[in-house]
Amino acid sequence: MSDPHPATTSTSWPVAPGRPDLPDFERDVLSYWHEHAVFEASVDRRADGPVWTFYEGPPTANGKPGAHHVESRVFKDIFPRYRTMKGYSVRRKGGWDCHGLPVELEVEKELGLDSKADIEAYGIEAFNARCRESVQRYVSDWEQLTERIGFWVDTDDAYWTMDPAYVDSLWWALKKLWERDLIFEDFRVAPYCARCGTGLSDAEVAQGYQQVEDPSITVRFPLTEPIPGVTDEGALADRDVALLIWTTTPWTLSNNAAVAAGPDVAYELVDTGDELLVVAAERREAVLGGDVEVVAELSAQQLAGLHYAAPFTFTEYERDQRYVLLDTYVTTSEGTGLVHLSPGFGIEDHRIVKREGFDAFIPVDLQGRFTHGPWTGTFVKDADPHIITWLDEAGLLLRAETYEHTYPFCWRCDHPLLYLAKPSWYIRTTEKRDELLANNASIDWHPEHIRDGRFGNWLENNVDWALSRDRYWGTPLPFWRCGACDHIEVVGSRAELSTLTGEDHSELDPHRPYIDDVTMPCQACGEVARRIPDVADTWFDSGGMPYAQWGYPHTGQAEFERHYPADFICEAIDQTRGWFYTLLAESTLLFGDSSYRTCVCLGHIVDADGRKMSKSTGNVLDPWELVERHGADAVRWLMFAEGNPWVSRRVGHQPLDDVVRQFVLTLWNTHVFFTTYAAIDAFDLDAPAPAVADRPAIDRWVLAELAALTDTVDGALDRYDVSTATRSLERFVADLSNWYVRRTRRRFWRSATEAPQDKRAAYHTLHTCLTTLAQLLAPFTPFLAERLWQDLVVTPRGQEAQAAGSVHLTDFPAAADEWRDESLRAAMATARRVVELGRQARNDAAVKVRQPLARALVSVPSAERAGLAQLLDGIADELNVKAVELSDGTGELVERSVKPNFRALGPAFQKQAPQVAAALQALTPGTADTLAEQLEAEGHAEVEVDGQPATVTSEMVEIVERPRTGWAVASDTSVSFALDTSLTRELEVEGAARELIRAINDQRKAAGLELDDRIELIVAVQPDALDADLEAGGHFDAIAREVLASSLHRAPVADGTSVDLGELGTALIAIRA
RNA sequence: GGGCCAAUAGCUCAGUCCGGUUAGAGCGCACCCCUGAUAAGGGUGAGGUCGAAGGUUCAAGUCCUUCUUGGCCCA
Repeated sequence: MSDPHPATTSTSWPVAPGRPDLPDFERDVLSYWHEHAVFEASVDRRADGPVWTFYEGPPTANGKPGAHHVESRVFKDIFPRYRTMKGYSVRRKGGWDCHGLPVELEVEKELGLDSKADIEAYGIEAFNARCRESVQRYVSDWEQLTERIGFWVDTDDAYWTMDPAYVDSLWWALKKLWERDLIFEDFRVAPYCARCGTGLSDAEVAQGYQQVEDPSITVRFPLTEPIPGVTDEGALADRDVALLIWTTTPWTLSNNAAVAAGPDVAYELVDTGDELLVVAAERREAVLGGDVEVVAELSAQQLAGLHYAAPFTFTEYERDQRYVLLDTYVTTSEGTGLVHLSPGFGIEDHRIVKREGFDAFIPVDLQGRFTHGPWTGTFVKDADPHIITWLDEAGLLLRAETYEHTYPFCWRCDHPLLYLAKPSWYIRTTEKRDELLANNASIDWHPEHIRDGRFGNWLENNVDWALSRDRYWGTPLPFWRCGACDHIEVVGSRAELSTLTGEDHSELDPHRPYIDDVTMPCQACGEVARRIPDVADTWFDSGGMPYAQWGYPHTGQAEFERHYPADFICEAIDQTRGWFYTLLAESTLLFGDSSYRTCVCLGHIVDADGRKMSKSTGNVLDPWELVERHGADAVRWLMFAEGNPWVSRRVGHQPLDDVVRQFVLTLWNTHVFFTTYAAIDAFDLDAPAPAVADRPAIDRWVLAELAALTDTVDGALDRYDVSTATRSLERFVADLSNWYVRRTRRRFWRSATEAPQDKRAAYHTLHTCLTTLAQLLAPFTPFLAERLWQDLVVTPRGQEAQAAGSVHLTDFPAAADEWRDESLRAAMATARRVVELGRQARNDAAVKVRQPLARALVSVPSAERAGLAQLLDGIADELNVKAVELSDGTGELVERSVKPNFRALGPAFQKQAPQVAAALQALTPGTADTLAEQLEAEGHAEVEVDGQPATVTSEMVEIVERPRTGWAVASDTSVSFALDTSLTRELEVEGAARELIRAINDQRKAAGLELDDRIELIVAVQPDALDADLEAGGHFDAIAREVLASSLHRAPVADGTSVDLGELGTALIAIRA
């Protein structure tokens, strides 16, 4: 990497800038990767490793990538990077979803087309050419962002679903399914977008539900014959009777074919005073109110077969229909309990009508416009108000209201969908439902509940896959139908097409319109067979990528076998009904198993306030802006660290600033600290490192933490658990900076001759931490990790010295056994707690940390004493106390009490446990002391509970000590810190010296001096007594050493800065470079 | 109407699988301290009926039941 900040003080250690321009150095890293082909090298060096397969769920290249695409792409990146570092061979084949309505719509917009007629007038050939161009144009946007965010995927090797070879594969699959009788054509009612002119699959419909208000009308259907035994005689004989029908789609009344009643529903004949109406008993009140008289109770069977007058008769049915029939699908949860049946416009309607063998008359064309009646040419939903008026004028309308419910809209063009019967092609997935469920059970879902919850339920309710689309830019269905005998020939490749037609089509662009012109002689009768015009649901394309990306089986058989199934896929959670389903469906039907083993589902991206990002809210974030302002690593880290992958993530500038400040810069500053001193000292990386066991406790501690971190991150990534990994990394980086460096900086600062071995230990320890961190972070923040590795390994060692040229060419780190030390980790945790209490005690006593104090006393549970002993010096230093003593628990200075340990006490005493605990806590100090001694000596002791003796063991209680010194004390449940705050003249003078050092260093800093610049120091201290005491205590020498003063003059100075030394006096200081 | 998920400090989230007695972190706020790596760091404080109610248990944020609210998905 070209280093924009060349080293000035050392030839081998680069100087890292204190205020880095993160996006800028990321761009440097990108050029380095590019120049040295690091991505390719990372894959190549694992060529012989075990295969670990990732499938790229192809993004649809119909628009620019957004923030949510960055999310899925970084998750797709982290696990392959991790596996590669773990030694696996991970091929990163990219992919682009090229076909489909989204692309067509984009082009329609560009060209100002608004219907299929417009497209056909424009010409399918030209239209599809524009679709192809549009895809290529957007793919280039995608490629740029993909590279910038560090997603290592091979876009040169990407599969394109529009490639002829890809289409060939899909044809093979369709032929296989046809041969297995899993594809069929049927006349079914299906959701249909009249604007797009095509049916939609269940998965597509699911994406477009909206809350809307629709008309809700109740209509009279007058009976044309009396109800036997009720209105054919007696008082009611001359009255007109009407059935009451309720619908939210008035336009469907246009082809009413029958009325359904529920066989078990109770009906009533009701007299409103004006007329007789039939309605379900349960619905009477809701529909007609209380002001009516029930004149007869009717069973559904009594109604069955009665004929009525339908409101519209655009056609006369030849068969006998328009009468009441029975079906169990009728409920009384809403409406009137009498359901009007509209063949061709409702799924249930169609089923019943088909069962009865009725004629289906469909007065609507494929644009959703009436072809019959007064509203001919009007879109059916637009005709609703006119129909309602007409019904009213005809005296058929009982009531017209509105009804709020969810109604499906086209997920792409936002037009309301119609349910319409038309011939379509289906894949018989319902026949393989049990296999789908079984294969689903084998998938490792993240989160787990997807398997039995969302996805499992979806599979349970599986319906046949609506495969065909009446569109243009898609994989043409390779079905040729004979004009004479209707024989269907399914073609498995262009090669096969050549054979069947006797013409060479091996180089044919398999898209429309070219493929539409290819005819063949019927294999059954020899007449001309033509391709059906439909194209495939584009989800079939993406679901076929496991085989089609290789052109399997026509080409790429070895690659397919090597890379099937995927070990890992990852997409947003909405793909449960999209790609996750189509992948599973195709692999189940074709190969009998699931094409993926692990699936990570991602939540959606929301703005910083938790709102969905949408153009109308104006809160859409441009991913480029995020990356160029905060850096790709910050964006990546936010994605990984903010909650669990599957919960929605809040993204915005504020959270990204937080990531940079808290995580990136904290680590960066530690790195700057290391390289700065390494440069000053010309630290030699190859100088022998002291054995870990010989290093100071603080070094052994941080290495023990590093070992634990390494284990945690490795294990978490292995389980696809990024949030555990990021949490522990954040914690370690904070500990490294705020505790390790804080506690050890003097070891770097003091002169090299003073304690060379100790200094080397510090350098090696920090170097190990930073380089290991770089490796652990490589899958998460590949840029930062690379920069650290370059600065800490590649640049100092030089490329020639066998340093891996990139952190991404190293093995994922493993903790060295010699680093591990659990008891030291525990002891340090206690020590840090002690320090907290010490600060608290100082705070409470209002004694500044800069003021040295003579002594303090620490009490910890006896089990922790030994571990803490080695850390007392550090505690003393941190708290600026001359001597910190560890209470041995036996002296006069402590008072003991016992704290019950419920984890042991509970099981032993069960219901009595609370009483035992209370008895223990109530012990007087003297008794507690005796008990403690007894426990320590014998391991058990007796305590009186409700007059009865109870035996407690040392596991059941914790002995807590508190100092009784009269000093400033701070305690928590088990640790106490007592601070002797009495001051001597000596201590005060030393405090003044520290005050002076700080003030002088402030001056150095203000003067912009380098860390190792020498100065002349001029000091004048008042009164003379203080000056004399400072001199006598040797403090002036210490000050000079500390602030790198090559000379110190004690003289008044005119332009000096005044330093307030409190009651002791004042000083005037000045420095000269 | 059904399914799934969630509800913990002003905000964002850990902790819940595997129950253990002062419930944590970050951000924000107030006061104080520390600082020659740091855009930092530390201490204290305000701020929690761990959504509600029942239950199981010696012991419930954690397990069970019901409910409420919100989100996503289905119908």
